[in-house]
Amino acid sequence: MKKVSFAEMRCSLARSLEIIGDWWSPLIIRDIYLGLVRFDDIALNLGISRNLLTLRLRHLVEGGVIKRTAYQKRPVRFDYQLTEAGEELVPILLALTAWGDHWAQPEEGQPIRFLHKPCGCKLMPKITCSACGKTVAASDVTALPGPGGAARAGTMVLAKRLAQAARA
Amino acid sequence: MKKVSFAEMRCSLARSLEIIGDWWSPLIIRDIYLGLVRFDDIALNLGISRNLLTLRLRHLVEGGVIKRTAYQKRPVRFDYQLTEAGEELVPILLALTAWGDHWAQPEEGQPIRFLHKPCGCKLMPKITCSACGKTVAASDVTALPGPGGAARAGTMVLAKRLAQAARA
DNA sequence: ACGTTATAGTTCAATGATTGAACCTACTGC
DNA sequence: GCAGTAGGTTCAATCATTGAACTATAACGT
Repeated sequence: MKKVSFAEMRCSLARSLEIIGDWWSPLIIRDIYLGLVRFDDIALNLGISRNLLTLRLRHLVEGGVIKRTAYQKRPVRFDYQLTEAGEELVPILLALTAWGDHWAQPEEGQPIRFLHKPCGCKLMPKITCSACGKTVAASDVTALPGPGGAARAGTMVLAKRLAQAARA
Repeated sequence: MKKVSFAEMRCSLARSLEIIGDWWSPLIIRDIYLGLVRFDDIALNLGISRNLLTLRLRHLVEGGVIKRTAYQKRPVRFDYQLTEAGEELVPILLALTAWGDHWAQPEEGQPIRFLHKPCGCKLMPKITCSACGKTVAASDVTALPGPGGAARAGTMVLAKRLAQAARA
């Protein structure tokens, strides 16, 4: 998959990336979410190498994001579905898609429009704080050292800096 | 950077990933956001190869996510800061971090806690619809073919399926 | 004047991941 | 009994990533 693993990092972002952080995984998850649940469909839609798709699907299954189930016997055929963890990833991918619409839009316009069924509007995802309900901006957030922050790769320098800043 | 480029795909998610979709970029962006703005600090904190860090920083600058500025002359020294596009990416990374906290938590506990300053609470980011304000779940969203959806890699099979579904 | 330290990189060989194409296996439908 | 479908494997060639050593510029201490 890669040479360096993020799994050992004491960092939740790194651990998320360990599961879905490679080039193809987010697109695979999106495809499955949108109903492209079969091997050949995904391979054709994305143009990904079939052996790599095998590896990625297996990794996502191990990561608990998707599950592989037989949709028929004789001959046995499998498809892929999102798990609960995978479904909770979807809004994040939608937010990233919206970011791409805004900052890296293709000239031809968006290829897919997303509708929010409860209100019937074009979906414009915002990230909000579940406590106060306000939109979260980068400048509204402060980072503090947490219980697991220590001198390991991933947050080595960072943990020290945050501790310094917290004292000051 | 990789063998296949996502830049040509008519897909906003793929275009986002083209900019920030490789292994290290999200962590680099987080580090810069948290105040680790200098080359050596980032290299040490993440344990990334220095030549690769050079490539990634350059790519992120070209993608408009960060900017490189001289913070002193004699000797000329540079640091990195988020652009507006980069800052809008931060809440998405925080949401991904929260996902990791929930679904892939390290045993030691979180290394970093995030506080939402306006309300003073531990930040629990949610993705909401900006039209109705409700939390967005995967099942609340429908995908429809958009103006730019056509037979190119990335949405080939998908565009066809969505068009079929829309007719039905 | 001299060596040490700091910062932001570059260069290079070795190793590992990704690609694309061809192949495999079990079964169906004609 | 032969083409077609589905979900993969296998393999060589190519490309990306790693890790370590090196460079350049300048301040600082003695």
